[in-house]
Amino acid sequence: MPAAPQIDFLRGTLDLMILKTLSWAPAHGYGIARWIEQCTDDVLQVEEGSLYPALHKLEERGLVVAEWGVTEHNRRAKFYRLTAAGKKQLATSHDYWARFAVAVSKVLKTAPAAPRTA
Amino acid sequence: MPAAPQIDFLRGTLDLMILKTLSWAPAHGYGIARWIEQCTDDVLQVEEGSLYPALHKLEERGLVVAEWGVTEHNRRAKFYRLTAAGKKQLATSHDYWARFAVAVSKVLKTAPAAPRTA
DNA sequence: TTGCGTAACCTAGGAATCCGAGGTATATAC
DNA sequence: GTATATACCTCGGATTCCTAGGTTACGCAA
Repeated sequence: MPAAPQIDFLRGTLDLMILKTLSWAPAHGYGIARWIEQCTDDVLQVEEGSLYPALHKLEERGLVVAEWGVTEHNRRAKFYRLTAAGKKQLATSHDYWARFAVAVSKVLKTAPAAPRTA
Repeated sequence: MPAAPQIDFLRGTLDLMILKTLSWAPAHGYGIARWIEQCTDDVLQVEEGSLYPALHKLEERGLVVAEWGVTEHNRRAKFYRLTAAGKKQLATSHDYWARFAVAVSKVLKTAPAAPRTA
C-alpha cells in the first residue's frame, strides 16, 4: 500500500531537519514537527510514528540530549538540545545534502552527451 | 554498519533518476548506472544490487518495458524503454521532487520565527 | 589456448527507516 | 463533564537499499 504519491523522498532527511530545527533553540518533539510543517507550508508532514523513534535514535547516538520540562501550555514535555557532536553531524549532513541535491538536479536537467548504450 | 556518511538520501530518488535517464533514449541497466555516475561526477553511485531490483519493479508497475538486444560492445543486454505511464510518472515524480527539495531547503535556511515550544 | 579484464545480468538476506494504528495522560475551553 | 489540543510512546508491516555472492560471454594478450 503506497503512500499518497508512492515516493519516499523523506528517507534520511528527517534526521537532518530535526538537527537543523534544534540548532536554533532547544525544542520538544511535538514542537519540532509543527515547526517543520509550518515552515514548509505543510509540504513536509512529520508523522509521530517517525518522529519519536528518530529522536530516540539521535539521543542514543549522542547527537542530542533530552530533559523533561514544561511548555508554555503548562504541559510536561521532553526538550531536546543539540550536543557538540550533534552540531558537527548537522554540518556534515547539511554539506552532504547540498552535494546530493546538486547531483540529483544534474541528472534531472542534464541533456545526454551519450546516455545511450555506453 | 552505516554506509560512508551514514546517510541515506538516495531513498526514493533512484526510480526518478532511472526514469529520467530513460526519457532521453532507451538504455540498459549497466548503461543507466554508468550514466548517472558520470553525470554527477561520481557523487551518486548506483549499486547493482539496487539497480536491477528497481528496474524489475518499474517493469512490474508498467512504467518501463524491456527488450533484449545487443550493445555496441556486441554484448547481450536488456534495453529498457519508457512507457506512456512511465512518462506520466516521471512528470509527477519530478514535480514532487522539486517541491520536496524546496521544502527541505526552507527548513535548512529559514531562521525561526518561533520554533521554540510552539 | 589459456587467462584476464570488462561488460552485463541476476538473487538472497540483512539492515535501516517510515508510517499507520493503536495507546496514555492532562490542561484548557465550552 | 466532555471535547479539543497538546504531548508522549510502541509495535509491526512495508519499502528500499546494499553487501555478497554468482553467472555468462566478449576481446585481447601472453
